[in-house]
Amino acid sequence: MSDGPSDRDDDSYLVAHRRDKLARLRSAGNAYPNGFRRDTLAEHLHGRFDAVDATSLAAETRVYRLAGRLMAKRVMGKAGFAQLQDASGCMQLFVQQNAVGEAAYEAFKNFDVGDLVGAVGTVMKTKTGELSLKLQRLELLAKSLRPLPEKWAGLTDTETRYRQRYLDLIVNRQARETFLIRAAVVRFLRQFLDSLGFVEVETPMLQPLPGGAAARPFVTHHNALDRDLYLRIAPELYLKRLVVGGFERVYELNRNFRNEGLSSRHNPEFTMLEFYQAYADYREAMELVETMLRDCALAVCGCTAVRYQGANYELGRPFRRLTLAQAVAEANPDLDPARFGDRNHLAEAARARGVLVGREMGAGKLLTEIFEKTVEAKLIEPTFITEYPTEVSPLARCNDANPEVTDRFEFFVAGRELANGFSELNDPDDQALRFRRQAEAKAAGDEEAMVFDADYLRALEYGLPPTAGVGLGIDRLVMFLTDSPSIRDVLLFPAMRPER
RNA sequence: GGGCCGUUAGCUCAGUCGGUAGAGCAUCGGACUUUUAAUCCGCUGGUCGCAGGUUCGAAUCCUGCACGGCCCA
Repeated sequence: MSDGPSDRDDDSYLVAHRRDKLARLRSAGNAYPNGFRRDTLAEHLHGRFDAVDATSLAAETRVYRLAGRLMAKRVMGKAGFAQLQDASGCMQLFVQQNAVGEAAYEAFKNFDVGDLVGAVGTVMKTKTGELSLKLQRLELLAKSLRPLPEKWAGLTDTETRYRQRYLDLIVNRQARETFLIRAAVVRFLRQFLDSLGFVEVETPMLQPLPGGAAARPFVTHHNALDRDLYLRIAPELYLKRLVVGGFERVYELNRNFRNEGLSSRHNPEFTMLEFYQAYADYREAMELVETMLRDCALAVCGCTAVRYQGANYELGRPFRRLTLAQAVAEANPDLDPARFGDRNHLAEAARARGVLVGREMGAGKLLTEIFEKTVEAKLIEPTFITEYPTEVSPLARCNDANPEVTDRFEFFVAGRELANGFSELNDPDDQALRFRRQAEAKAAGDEEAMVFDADYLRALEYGLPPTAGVGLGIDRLVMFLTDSPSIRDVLLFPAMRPER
């Protein structure tokens, strides 16, 4: 950690007390032993014995070994209770002086909440019926020098939760569950695509040309080659090269980097799933996304009904579909849909809605701006928006009936874009034309415009099969499935400004 | 980038009109062999985010900055 607090700058009296204890441990032997082995987990014991009555438990003579963090300590003279937390859950420990011995009991009294301990004993039930481990032995495995947040109020300060995620994970069950669900989502998506014959690949994160999306890249430098490289903003162009190469179903699930601001929906590095399927179009891709999201919710949450920030969502029904133009017309009744190709009309409407209209913006770009301004946040129910203007879709295939729009969709839920997909543009001459238009936009000042990628064109010239592709934002999907209001809640270590 | 809100003990939070810095939990000492927010008794613990300014006097008012949150771009 480069931006952490300076060395030992905040030793309080609380830390000092614990350091004294550590010093005594050191003089008595190895203060950080690594010899203790557990043979079970808290949840295993609960699963096995919670339903067993106290008298039957009293006959259980098997000795179990647990290890974990001490989360509570209640000492009453010559006996005490403690709470041990391991990766699976919690188990109460019952410590009696005459069972563990006087020396071990004294040591126990000196343990602090937060210490890592090993506990050996038999199962029992207390008089209130709580399953506990009646200890024969208790040993310290690692001393905790800093006090944990208070047991009742816990840790709520968002800044500390993000900067010291380990603390958040120790004390906030919700945080732990969020990241377990995240892992389950990723696991599900891989299984889902694998089962359909998709091949997972890894393509460059350091790219000579940043391509595949409209975004500003991070720039870095390769010393040996003495050239700048770009952290990828998307893997798209590489994945389509692989489709050219015969990987007809291919996906990558990994990090992208975009040099943009931080917000509750944006982190400079974020995780994207991109998958490509040859001999399919965007409509089939939509079907696949529908199935994928429904099955994902089912696998991860157990049902297709999702509660997010106080509202209910149903992923079990087919998602609403409408074109971008329809959506704009619906949300802007004062606009004339018949004039959606009229740049002047749209420029005026865009300006009236606070859009900074640039000279290089055509009708398609302006319509999209108006869409983003007036529609996106209102797309609450799961919705596919289709027919994005060709002008804003330089990698998507034109619609056969109307070349002004592309065979493209974006998926929205809870007012947020979760996925983007289209029938891939596989006509190399059309792609060359689109790249040139992007280069013109870049020259005119659009910093997010794409760069001309000659090698990608060369690949297209060998022949890209008709293909559909989709990008799915994993962080936003996990936000949705874990009822998390901020992207920072689903990133273990979100980007933060340096501390102090 | 702009607006609003926040930053006080390890944690969660009070702090009135500008007049010696408070609580709960945790810590520390003592009692206690079925507690579970254990209980009881006693004691600790502070660079009030940072830097200036106003004032006899600033946690409090003003300015700037840092970090965080929400909203907007």
